[in-house]
Amino acid sequence: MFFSQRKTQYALRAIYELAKRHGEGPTKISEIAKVQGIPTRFLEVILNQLKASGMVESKRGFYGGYRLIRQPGDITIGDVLRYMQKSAGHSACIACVAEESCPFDGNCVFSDMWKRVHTEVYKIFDGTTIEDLVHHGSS
Amino acid sequence: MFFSQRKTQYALRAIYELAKRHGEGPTKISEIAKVQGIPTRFLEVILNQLKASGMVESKRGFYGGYRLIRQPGDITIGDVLRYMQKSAGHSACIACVAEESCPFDGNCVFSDMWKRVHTEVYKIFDGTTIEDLVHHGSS
DNA sequence: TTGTTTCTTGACTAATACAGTCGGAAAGTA
DNA sequence: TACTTTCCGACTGTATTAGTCAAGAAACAA
Repeated sequence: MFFSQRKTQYALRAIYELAKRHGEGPTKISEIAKVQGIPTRFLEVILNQLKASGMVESKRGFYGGYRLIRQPGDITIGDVLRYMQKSAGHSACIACVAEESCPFDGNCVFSDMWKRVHTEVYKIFDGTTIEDLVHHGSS
Repeated sequence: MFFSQRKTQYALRAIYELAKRHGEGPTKISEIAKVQGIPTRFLEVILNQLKASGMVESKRGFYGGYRLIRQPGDITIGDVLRYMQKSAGHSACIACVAEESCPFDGNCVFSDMWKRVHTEVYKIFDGTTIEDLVHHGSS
């Protein structure tokens, strides 16, 4: 529905990790991977993909790594989820695989409820910034 | 997260179809399959599984089929989702695959938000009955 | 009784999406 | 130069899910 993919989960955690180090120099992929228990080669792929979102930038070489280019308080969970799900497919409705395959023919009885769920969920996701998470607890 | 499995989607639509015919005699699997565009053999499996939930009952023979044994107004979307997801695995958190694999060690920074999302979503699911859907539109 | 219709059951196969890997190239630092 | 890091695209493996099949049991009709 909204995520549940490893890739998205790792993306969230990686960005969280970058936010913790915001203001410092770039953080290496290997460092994030280690702290968050994410397979390094896989994280390479993910962070690289995130660059196009404008949330992070990278630098190669010895002092290279990744850093946030937006303020942690300006990046919401919703931003990250939306971006990661855009590449993956997301289901348009709870009862249909895709809009085109809806047997209810444009008058889907589930769609109202589905929209309400979507709205409520993104109200929370868009109302929570990465900074909120950083200031939440330890880890 | 909450579903997005075909099986669950089909289950919802099958139950909706039964609700539309509530009060009449049993409805055949093949009938539901046809109307809702669900593979017949697959729907057999799904409805059979639903029997154990106490929402539907079946009858064999010429005048056989399935029928609801609870009132449509008494069955919520949440009931169906919970039942179908129980057999499948559901992720415990947005950022972790499973509680045990949480790198935040019991102090997960995502978990508060995740719980709020879960609460809001099921508030809607549990507040919507199958009857609500039947009285919603045509199809 | 016999035949037909329908559900029942469990095992089976097929597809596919996703997680994760690998090798080597490019870029930055010293 | 030597070294470290990201970059890129192709690749593999695997687990899950979708969906099928065949034989059998119950219910009913004639």
